[in-house]
Amino acid sequence: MEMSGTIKPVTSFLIEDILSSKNCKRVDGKCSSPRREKCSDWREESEKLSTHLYPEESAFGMHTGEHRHSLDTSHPGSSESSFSSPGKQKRSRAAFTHLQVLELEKKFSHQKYLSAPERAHLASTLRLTETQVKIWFQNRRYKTKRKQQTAELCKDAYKADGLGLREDLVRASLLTSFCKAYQYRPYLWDYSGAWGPMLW
DNA sequence: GGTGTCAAGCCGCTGT
DNA sequence: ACAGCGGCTTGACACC
Repeated sequence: MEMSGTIKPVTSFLIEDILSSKNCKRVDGKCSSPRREKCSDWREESEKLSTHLYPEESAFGMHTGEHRHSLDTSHPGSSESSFSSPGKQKRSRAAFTHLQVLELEKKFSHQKYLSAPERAHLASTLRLTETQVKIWFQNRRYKTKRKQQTAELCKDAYKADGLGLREDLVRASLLTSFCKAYQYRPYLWDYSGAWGPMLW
């Protein structure tokens, strides 16, 4: 369990070693956020990580074309950018590299839960902390569940809408709108609140 | 400025 | 006591 008040490592333990001091240069020139200040050229990082992951391969084969920096190149925030002052400290959100996410997704597609040794191995392979891997899987499971629930709800809504059930029509169309609007945030649907009686 | 995404925080619960 | 989980929520960020 994550203990309250504990400060999690927001950086990969070896990423700092990988990162160079030069500012990142984004292809479309949009990477200007303070969090990315120390972001190195993503190719450099990816190649180093790739070499670590695939020592038999000389280069990581995804370096062509446009790069979505926000997903591919960002790295977990540096310790300096996470919690610097003792009081109310600013939280930084680590952004995993494309390669890291790729490997995590690959693993997740095979197994939804990891044992401790498996997690440790994956963490060291991807140069993440075990906590980061654990949380990633946790969030990933929740995300999957959320999408499933949303899909089922929306399916029902569309069905009722399609059948033209008089008593369900208004409710269904409202629900359909909600499905579209809150596709990824079903928890915003307050069944018991003010909207509840109207929709349910 | 609004919105979507996602890592991380928080809390309660369960199993050992 | 501790670790891990689910179920949210928060905060940072990118994109429009």
